[in-house]
Order: sequence, then C-alpha cells, then structure tokens
Amino acid sequence: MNIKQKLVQIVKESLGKTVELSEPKDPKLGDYSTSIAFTLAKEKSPKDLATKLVSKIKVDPKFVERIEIGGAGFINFWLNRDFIYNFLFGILKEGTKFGSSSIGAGKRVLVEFVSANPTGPLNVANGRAAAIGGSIVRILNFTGYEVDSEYYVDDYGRQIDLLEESIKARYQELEGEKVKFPEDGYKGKYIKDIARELRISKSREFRKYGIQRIVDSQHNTLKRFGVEFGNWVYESAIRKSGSPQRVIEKIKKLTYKKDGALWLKTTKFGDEKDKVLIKSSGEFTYVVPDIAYHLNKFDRGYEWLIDLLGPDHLAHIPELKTGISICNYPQDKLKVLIVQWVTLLKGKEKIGMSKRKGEFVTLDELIDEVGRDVARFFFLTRKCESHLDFDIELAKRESKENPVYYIQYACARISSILRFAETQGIKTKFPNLSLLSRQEELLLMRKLIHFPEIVELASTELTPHYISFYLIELAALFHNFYEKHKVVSDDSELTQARLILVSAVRQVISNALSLIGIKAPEKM
RNA sequence: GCGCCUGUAGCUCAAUUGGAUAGAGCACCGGAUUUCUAAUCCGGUUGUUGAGGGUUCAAGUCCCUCCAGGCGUGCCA
Repeated sequence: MNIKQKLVQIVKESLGKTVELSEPKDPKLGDYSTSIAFTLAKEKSPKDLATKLVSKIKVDPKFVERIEIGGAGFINFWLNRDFIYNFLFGILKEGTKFGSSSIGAGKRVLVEFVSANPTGPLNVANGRAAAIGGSIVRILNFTGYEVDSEYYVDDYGRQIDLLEESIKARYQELEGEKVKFPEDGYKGKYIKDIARELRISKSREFRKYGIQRIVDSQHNTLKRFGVEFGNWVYESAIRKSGSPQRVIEKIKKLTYKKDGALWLKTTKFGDEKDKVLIKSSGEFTYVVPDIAYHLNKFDRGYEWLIDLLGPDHLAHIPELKTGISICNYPQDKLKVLIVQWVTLLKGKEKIGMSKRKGEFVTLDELIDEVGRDVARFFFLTRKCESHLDFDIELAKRESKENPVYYIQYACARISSILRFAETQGIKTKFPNLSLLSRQEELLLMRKLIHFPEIVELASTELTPHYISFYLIELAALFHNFYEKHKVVSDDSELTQARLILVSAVRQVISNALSLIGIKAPEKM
C-alpha cells in the first residue's frame, strides 16, 4: 500500500467517507490535499465544514504532522519529517523493486501492439506504438500483473498478394525480363533486395520468403528499439486452425445471407451498417479470423486483453467486440487503445508515408538519426491518442539538449558523486537524516514519496507518459539541489545524509527509466 | 452527410480525470565554474485553453452549437 492509500484509509476511518487525495501543484500547500469540503458543503461554507472535518480526523502525528485548511476550503496534509526520512531508507532497501505494487493481483494480461503488415519496414508510427506498448507491458508487470506481449502478423489478403507480385516483378527484372510492375505494388528498395536474395538462392518462394524476411527485419528493428514480443501470431495460422469456422457456427443465429455473402447484424449492437463475414467468394473477411484470434486469447487464460491499434482500425472495433460478445466472451475485458498517427515533418514540409510508394521514414532511420533513447522518449512524452507532429529536424536539434539527456545526466552525476565519495573512503554507516532540512532536500524527498503513486496511476490509466513527466520533474529538482549544495563536504554527518538522499534519487530515476525502457547511465 | 480523434505560449506537448495562480521542453535575451560532471543552474519574455453559449461554489476538463485539421464510413486488411 502506498502512502496515499494509507492516508485515504486513515481519513476514511475517521470520517466514514472515502476522500480523493491529490498532490497539490504548489508544495507550500502540503504533500496531499483534498477538496472534499466543497463537494459536501452544499449551502454551508466549505471552510466551516473543512474545519469541522479536520477536527474529526484522527491521525498518528508520527505519520501526518500537520493538517491545515487552505484556500476556500481545501484540506491539506503534511507528512511527518521523520516519516519521510525513514522512507528514504525504505527506498534503498527495496532497490529496483521500489515503486512496484501488487494491484494487478497476478491477473493475466495480454498486450497486443505494433502488429504491422509484413509488407515493409516499420515506420515512425509503428515506433510510437512500440514505445508505448512496450512501456505498458513493463508498467503492468511492475504493478503485479502477469503480462505477455504479442504481435499479430497479417500475412494474408490483398496486401500480401501485392507483396508477392512486387517481389516477383523485381525478380523477373533481374532476370532481364521486361515486366509491368504491379500498379499498387510496393516500390521500396527492400523489395529488390529480397528479389536479389531469392535469385542467389535460386528460390522462387516469393510469398513465403518475402514475409519471413520482412518479419525478421521488423523483429530486428524492434529488438534494437528495446521492444521484444513473447509471441508472434500469424493470421494464416489462425485461418488454417479452423477456428474462424467455429466462430461462424457460434454466431450463426445473428447472421443472414444477402447477395451471396454472409452478413452479421452489427446494427443490432449500435453499428452503422451490418458487416460481411463471408464474402461471396467464400472467403472470410478480416474480422472473422480476428474474432477467432481474440477468443483464442481468452481461451489461453488471459483475463484482460489490451490492443493498441491505429486510428484506421477504429471502424473495426464495434464488429470485433460484437463478435466476441455474441460468442459469449467478455467483450468488456478487451481494452482498445488508439495510437494516433504521426505526421512527419521536415521543417515545415510534410513527408508522405506510404509503403506502397516506398516513401516513408523507417524506425531504423529514426534510431540512426536521433538514437534509441531519444526516439523512445519523444514518443513517451505524449499521450497515445493525441496526433503527433514529428519534425525530424526538431528531433535532431533537440537531441542535443533533450529532456532524456537531462534525466540521464542526473543519473550520471549522482553516480559520479558516489564514485567520488568512495574514493574518499566515506561510509554511510550511521547517517542522521534529520540533517536534511534544506528546501531543495525536502522537495526532492517529497517527490520521491509520490513515485509509487505515479506508477500506479500510469498502470490503471495505461499512460506511460506520466512516468516521463515525473522523471523530468524529479531530475529538475535534483539538478537544482546539486547546484546549491555540495554532497561531499567537510561535514561528515551531512555528507552521509546527503549520500543517502542522492542514492535514493538515483534509485528512483533508474527504476522509472527502466519502466519506459530507457538506460540509466553511470557515466556520460 | 454521419461517426471517432484532435485544437492549450512562436514551435512540440503536459495538466493527478471537475479543484487553488494553466505548466515543461525547444527557440530568444542576459548572467553563473578556484567546487562531487556546465549535457547543469539562475533571471527575463510568452496565454481570450479554436469561437460562442450552458451546467457548477469551481470548467482546458462535462453538455449544446459552430469553425479548422486528421482518420474512418469496403464483399481491403
């Protein structure tokens, strides 16, 4: 249980009410605050009511040392100083586990993300999904869920036919034949590379080899980006398994035939139009294997499914959920997060993104240009549903004075201090933390206390960017402290206390960075 | 046309889910080092939160109308 929950519980015991606590923006207003008096006041004065409430709250002064009323009726709480000092020891004791919790209670979750078509290299938008999805996996894991990650490979359908034709055409070109390149074919250079490789190995497995080759390269890119998947699922395998037929059997009663096709009555569930399940050609549409795939996820024992999809899949969600629900599976256990597009800019000029035309900036190129950590952080300081203008020139410029270096630098600085202290033979055997009483020290400690709460919020809201912003704030407080106070000084007692403080800061920065998959360097 | 998303400082984005004076970074200007890392710090400047109405003690946040942009609206995936 984190500090906030503990305080909520104490207030509840005193007042018989659950109050919402928040961290005031201004630290002068306390460590926690509630606006409960406003909501309960009705006709009365919130301030009077707040006074009455405060007199009822019974709390151990060793935990909360002060409760005051601020503004027009906010109730503000200050934690006891000694409690905070002890908390520092707690951070160091917990180490890499500090901030973790068990709110997930071992619940099994499957996060599916990226799932790009195997028709070309991953682009910048895929990178955004990868960074967000990967971080969500880490955060859920850290908060007590049992998490797996999965990548769905759409290796079936028109785009794959086109891929095959494109590779074949390039192959024939290499053979010296005059061929017409497919109109909507994939024009990227990688197609030629694949054709060349096939020719060397004297193989004509355009489709199979092409897919495998592209999936491999996507895998490598993701690995480079710090994202690995527990499982790769192929649509073609789902189709072969027979499970799409079983889905049709289950939802038959809500379907009808028209124009030689089989339709699902999705309008009964609020959709605009009914959707086709089986085309007049006898083939399933995309949605059927997709429903089958999601049922399969539940069958494998996952209690909660999270999908990160692009906005182009938005229209597809109602029919997917409808299908799941008709098959008597809990569609409300499927959470879909929309990761909005990335609009690429070079200065003011827009760069088109089309795999067909072969025009796009790949994730690999982005990593080459700005580096893995910078690219990740760029994506992780935005919430996923916001449209993102990604200016490559800006990103390159920012890579010099980027917030990610700002944070990493704090880590490196602390490591350097600790190394220095060690060369001086300083030991922190019996530190007296009550010497930490300067403004900058108190602000730092208070920030550390909130870390587990931020992690928890990032977990319940599925918002990794909370971690990023927390990191920026924590690093800022540290740099500020560093400029004003020397850690290693002639004052041996104070030195020991400050070494404990900065060690705790480093631990928290390091834990937070690992949640968003960014390195915490000891030197820079 | 209809549905979803977005609109916040010159630019890119936050805002603890309805709370206190709307915050960061970049950019711009000026300063700080005999010191544990200057990839740092301090100071300066920046807002009709797209517009208008409504609900509320309290609105960037909720409701309505309008404006602008993106995506969708396939027997594609």
